[in-house]
Amino acid sequence: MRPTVKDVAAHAGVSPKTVSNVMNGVVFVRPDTRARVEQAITDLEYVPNLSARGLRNGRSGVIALAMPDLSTPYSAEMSHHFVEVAHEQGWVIQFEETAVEPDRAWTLVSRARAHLVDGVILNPITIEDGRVATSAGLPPLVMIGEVQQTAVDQVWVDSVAAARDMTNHLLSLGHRRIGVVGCVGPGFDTATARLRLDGYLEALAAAGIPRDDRVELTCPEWTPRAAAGAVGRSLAAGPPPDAFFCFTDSLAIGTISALWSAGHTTPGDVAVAGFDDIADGQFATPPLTTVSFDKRMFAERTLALLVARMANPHGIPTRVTIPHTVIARASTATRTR
Amino acid sequence: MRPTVKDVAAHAGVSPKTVSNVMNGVVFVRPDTRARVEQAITDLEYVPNLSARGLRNGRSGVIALAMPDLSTPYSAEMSHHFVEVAHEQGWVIQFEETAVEPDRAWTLVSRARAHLVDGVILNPITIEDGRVATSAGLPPLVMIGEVQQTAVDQVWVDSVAAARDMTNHLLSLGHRRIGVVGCVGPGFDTATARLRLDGYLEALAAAGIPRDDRVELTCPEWTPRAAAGAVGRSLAAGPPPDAFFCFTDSLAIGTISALWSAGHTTPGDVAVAGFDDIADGQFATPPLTTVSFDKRMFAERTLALLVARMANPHGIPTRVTIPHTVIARASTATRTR
DNA sequence: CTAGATCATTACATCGATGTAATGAACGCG
DNA sequence: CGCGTTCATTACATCGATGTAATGATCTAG
Repeated sequence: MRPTVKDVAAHAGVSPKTVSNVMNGVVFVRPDTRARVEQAITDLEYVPNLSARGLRNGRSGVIALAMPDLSTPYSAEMSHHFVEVAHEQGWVIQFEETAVEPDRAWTLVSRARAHLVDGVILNPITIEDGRVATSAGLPPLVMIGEVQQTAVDQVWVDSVAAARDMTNHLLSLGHRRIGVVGCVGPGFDTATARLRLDGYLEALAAAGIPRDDRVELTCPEWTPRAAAGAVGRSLAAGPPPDAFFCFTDSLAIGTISALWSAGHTTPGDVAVAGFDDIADGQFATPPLTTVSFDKRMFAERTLALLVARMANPHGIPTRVTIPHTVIARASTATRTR
Repeated sequence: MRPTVKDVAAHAGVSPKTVSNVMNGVVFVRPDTRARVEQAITDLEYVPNLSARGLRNGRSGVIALAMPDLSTPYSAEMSHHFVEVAHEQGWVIQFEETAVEPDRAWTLVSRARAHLVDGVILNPITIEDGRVATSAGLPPLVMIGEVQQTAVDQVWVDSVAAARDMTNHLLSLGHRRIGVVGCVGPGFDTATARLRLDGYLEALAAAGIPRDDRVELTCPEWTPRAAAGAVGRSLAAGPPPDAFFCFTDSLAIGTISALWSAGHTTPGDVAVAGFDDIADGQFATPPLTTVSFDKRMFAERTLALLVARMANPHGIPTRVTIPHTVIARASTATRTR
């Protein structure tokens, strides 16, 4: 049987509460008593029962992280940083995926307290996921990514600005006919896709280039497979544009793959740029030009916001913007023809 | 304030225990009483407190998943399946990363019960991680991947056979000088790397090809970056072999990248094969030949083993082998020159 | 119409850690 | 030397759900 405070107390010749006092360090305990208790803890290999502690003080030390699909490189890298940063601060991350069922995000948040979690970090996909914020009685919650409303704490990268920057980068390399991959369409509608398209359109407008919706490719989901499908069909229908700005690196990988299959080289025939700066993008062939941001900082700021929210449930919601940069690699190059 | 069984009981005009009986369904409850209780639960939006339940019956419903590094595509895909399968069966997955600190795996397992987890799924990296099994008083534990000892339940893919199969595949395509990427070296020693090398050597021996350790490339870690570094140095030292068998797809991606940087084409100049069948491998340029296995099945079998272990802590340890297949894609092709 | 059996429901104790209020020991000062 | 104060330590109650044993209600049979 696993030892409890009681056993430790008996072993050290003190009361259970003194053991608790030693562990939590709020009340002063005489050095020799403290030493005896600590010795007993080591001797018995005592580990506190978090269920009991959680029941008593209403805290579990667990944070739920809800991502659409953990298997995508972007979610995986973000999750990695969340797990690390949380660990350093004594929190533990519990995982939930939201992409599988339409209402998963909603049920997760509303039932959060049942799952022993003190707070939730939610990466919404569909625009309607924003509604989670309208109901009262929520657990402490921080949303990451583009969210349409201001009732909840939020951490994001400025997608409009970043998409504008990337489009300008492609324009500066001499590309004129620039396609985008990952637009909203039937059955796929995300705030992120809309904002990135906005940024792209702003840059085109500023450069005096007319919009051409034949090169605005829709994808049912943000995966290499979907991008490869969309780009493949587009290539079958007509000549490729000078460049593709893909709304994520995963889409860019699928795009390069489709171009390669159709006999086009990158960046020679068609330049390709992504977004997110996933680790493998650097080792794609060719290495991906992308929008980068500090994912570690993203996780840190998010966790800080969540911890603040847990401490003060009624504080004013904050939006934190993480800075981004365009990283130029070999997948885009100066247009020579 | 959040409602408790007590509130529900009062609202339904019954005792707390009856509410509990309705929820757990072990004892018979009269239909009309049951209906009243269920109505009360809905009315009050009652959600049971898992801390209290966990304290009472010693179960939390949480399983810890310990992977070396969640940000790698392989870990991410595996984790995805674990989260999904667990969710379907009413379990929740809590994450831990073990690659960061040397002893993380060990402390995690020994302190598992403190973290409210009913069981642990551990993917050990270093060979010494096997020692976790030697100590008594462990939580229910299943190890995934290659483990050197038999005291613990285990799920794996037969790395020796798979590596032999892949090497034979490369031989059948006409390749003779076959390099491997991802071998153990100073500071990097995993059972997986050893077993895959064994399988490779067996196939070479069977084909009567002498071993050449100049093409056995060591990597400090299994990342594209490490592979690119190792392969880059190797290319600088001499002509490339006919093919590279990389011990993971991530290594293969780095290998292709390094070949590309050095001006070699794949599979034209050098064929490249991987292991794991990660999603992005299919969209690498060229698409990766790899060893594939059913990751969903892997997760299901692992969870089943863990659940059985939780029910019967003293049962005889089992080893489950998940079948594998070689998937031929464009990154390997018949040698013509 | 009542004793006895059946079965739904209840009161109470329990899981382990910790806040609260009370206890007791040690110390300083007149 | 004794009283008052400080401060470590203790006893007890509590968090919410649930197992146990007892209670009470309902029904059947004589």
